[in-house]
Amino acid sequence: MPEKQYDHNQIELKWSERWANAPLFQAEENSSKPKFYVLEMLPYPSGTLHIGHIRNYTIGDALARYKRMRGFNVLHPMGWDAFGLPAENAAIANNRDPYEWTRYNIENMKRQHRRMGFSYDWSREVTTCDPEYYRWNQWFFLKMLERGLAYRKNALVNWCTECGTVLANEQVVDGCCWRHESTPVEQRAIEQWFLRITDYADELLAGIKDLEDGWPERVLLMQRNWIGRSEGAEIDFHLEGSGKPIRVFTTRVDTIYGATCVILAPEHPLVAELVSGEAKVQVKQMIDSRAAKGPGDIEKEGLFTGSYAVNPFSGEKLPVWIGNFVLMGYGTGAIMAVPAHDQRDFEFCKQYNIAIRPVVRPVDGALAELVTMKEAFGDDGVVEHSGSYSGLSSAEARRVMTAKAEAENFGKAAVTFRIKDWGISRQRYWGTPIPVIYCPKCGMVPVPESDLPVVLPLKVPIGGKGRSPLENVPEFVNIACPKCGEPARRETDTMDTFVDSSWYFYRYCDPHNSSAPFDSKKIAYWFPIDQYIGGVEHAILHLIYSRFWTKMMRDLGLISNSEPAKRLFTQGMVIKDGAKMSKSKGNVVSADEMIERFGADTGRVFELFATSPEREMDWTDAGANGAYGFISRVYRFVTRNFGQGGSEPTAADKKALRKLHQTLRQITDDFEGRWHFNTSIAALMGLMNVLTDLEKDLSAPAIAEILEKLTLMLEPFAPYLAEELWEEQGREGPVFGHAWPEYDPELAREEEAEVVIQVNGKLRGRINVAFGTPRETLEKLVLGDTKVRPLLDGKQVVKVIVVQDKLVNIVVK
RNA sequence: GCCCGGGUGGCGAAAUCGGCAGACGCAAAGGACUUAAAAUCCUUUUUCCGGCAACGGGAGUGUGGGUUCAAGUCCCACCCCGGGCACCA
Repeated sequence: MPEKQYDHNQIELKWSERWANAPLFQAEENSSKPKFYVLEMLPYPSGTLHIGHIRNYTIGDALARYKRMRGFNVLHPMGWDAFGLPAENAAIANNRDPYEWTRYNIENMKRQHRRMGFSYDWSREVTTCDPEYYRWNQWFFLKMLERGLAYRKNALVNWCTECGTVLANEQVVDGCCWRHESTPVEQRAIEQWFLRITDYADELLAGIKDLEDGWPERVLLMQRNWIGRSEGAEIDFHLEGSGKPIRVFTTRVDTIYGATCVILAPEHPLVAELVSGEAKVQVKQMIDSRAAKGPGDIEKEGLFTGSYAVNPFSGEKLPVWIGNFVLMGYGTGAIMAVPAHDQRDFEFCKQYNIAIRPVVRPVDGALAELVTMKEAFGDDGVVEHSGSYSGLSSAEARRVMTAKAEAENFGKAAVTFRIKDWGISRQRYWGTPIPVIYCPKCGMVPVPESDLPVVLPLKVPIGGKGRSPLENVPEFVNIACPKCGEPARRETDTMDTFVDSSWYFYRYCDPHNSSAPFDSKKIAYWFPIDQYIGGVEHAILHLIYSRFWTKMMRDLGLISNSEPAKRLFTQGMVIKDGAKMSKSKGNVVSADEMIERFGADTGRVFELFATSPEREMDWTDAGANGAYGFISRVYRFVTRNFGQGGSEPTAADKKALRKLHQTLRQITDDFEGRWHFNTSIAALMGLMNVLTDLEKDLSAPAIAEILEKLTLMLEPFAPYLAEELWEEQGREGPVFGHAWPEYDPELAREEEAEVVIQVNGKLRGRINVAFGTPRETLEKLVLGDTKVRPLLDGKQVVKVIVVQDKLVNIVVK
């Protein structure tokens, strides 16, 4: 056949039209095949896909296609994280309805997904702003409300003035909003809905162990730190006079004889009782200045209350201070300061001339000398100057002292977590309405299950900040109380959109169920997700909420798995010409632009080839050109060689088939192992180099085998090209319906082993020998080699190291 | 400050178990084809020294040390870059 020129648009448009409305890639419902659930994080429908999204989906799609060819029943779905602020902001900026805006974006992005050739089962598409989806958010909320897992309280919350709404702790980055990196988060006291994720803190932490094989270590580490479990004790210091207890949390009871003051957080409830007049103003200033500065660069500031509290162990009177570095939100909001053994306390006490008293010495050293002390000694050691506890190890002292506090009822062992309950109220429009009603008579009343969904009204005027736009929709707000029938008001806050994404992947298993979020039997078949793929930026937001939601649903009896995903892969970011892509820099490469210039196949191949999937990838047009060159070389090679060659086997056949099977082995190993698809593509390029050298001398049967297997190998990476070449060869399609070819280890093996000769570790030559040549023979061969002998002249051979089939190293003196 | 990653040609990178450093690609230079250009194909391309040349020799994976017959790979110390956490008691 004559060689054809590669035209990406012609080929790709032809196949996308043929595929357009065909029910392809649908997961089977009752299959005898083993299942495989591969999932990429669903996108926010911002309007257009760019090459960063495409990397994520390309990795997942390669895997999905490979697994199908390997005989798995593959579930590979896609959906839309369609609630959220940008829709609302676009509504304000462009006077467009959030619903219309979102719908339009989804249609456009779906078109781009299809054009990229991603093999999704579109019959399972999930859109989170669809009432048939978010009604189940509301349903879960009611279940949690019943069980006390959802509750309302007035709390200090993170407020972003730019978003005009509350943020969860997870959404605060460096003291600023995660969306508005230069907008400091304010603290405001507001009535809020919370989900009791802290009930699961211990389990979320313990469950990390089961994820160690399949999740990246750093994600698990970030989650561990975020949960922040610490074991210690709570101890009461009683105020002199009133006798009121000040409860402190400490991980180091063993240092309690070294405590020299008690410090309260400025927001601590006792502060109001202990200070008055001028001092009250100072405390207020302390709170405000901390809020204004944000974390990191705060100088320690303190104020003596004039009161004293009694150390329950030593009986000593300690001054009670207020300190800006003590956090109301952690532990009990009060600490005992042990300056000799805690660096923060050390700094504070130095600053205010409070006593410093070392009571723990290193196991093999002496107690610190006050005069030379430059910093606190924070390690465990041996306790001294501590009454009857002196001489005990820190660990032993903690145990005994905690027991005493418990026995005498002035304290107890305690565990504190850094993670807080998940605040889900948002004073915004474009989200799931929280299904509760406030009745003047009955108080807070949950919306009855039968009244779900509480539908978010459309065509709502948006604008103004600080109150939910729903407040301005009387037909939404005003409602009869479901209990007493009297006029009542609906909750106007909506849910954090991380609620939507906490369980969407369950809905994919049963997307059209109208009587339940899903059928448990279907979940039992598909779950856990075999491979989840997404960006590392979700390590503690989405991925911790999802784990919580899974455990909550398990406890509702809906599912039996405790973790959502067996394996997680976090792909690296895509940058452009060495810089992060951003709208302001104008260097965002859209999918459409990329497809027009290079085609979907080239885009996919280049994104995989440039580097390994977990690393940051730099998109350059020059690099994409290289991938384009490869795709066209393959196309031309196949079209000009199809049907060529004589009937007799040739020497070239052997070489070409060996390379073919070596390539197949490489790619199979990459899929089964490290996912280093950059080496898969490199191997395919290497194969093409060998084939173009040998093509004139190949026989017809060899060409047929090569073209067939080459096409099958291309399928996960360049599906359009593979399909086109399959058709060119007159084979029955589609390619993705065929089995992945097995490599033949015999054919893949090199004929001879090349053995490297070293003298004192330096490369001096190489010889070819039969595989498995005995060590003794090798040694003799090498020592007799004409190149080697002169190098040994006048030297003494000390040792000869032989690594069979690989290397001989002669050590001489 | 603490905890993770990472540092290899002009560039993106490879080297999976301690055994030939730089596969594969980009860019560059030279050549073929062409009236010319594009496209395509061929050759060279870590660096220094010697040679007209095939070739030979030395150095080389952030820096310094160590283990080993052998180190990009293992150990110790340090430097730089990226990310996470950061008054969490």
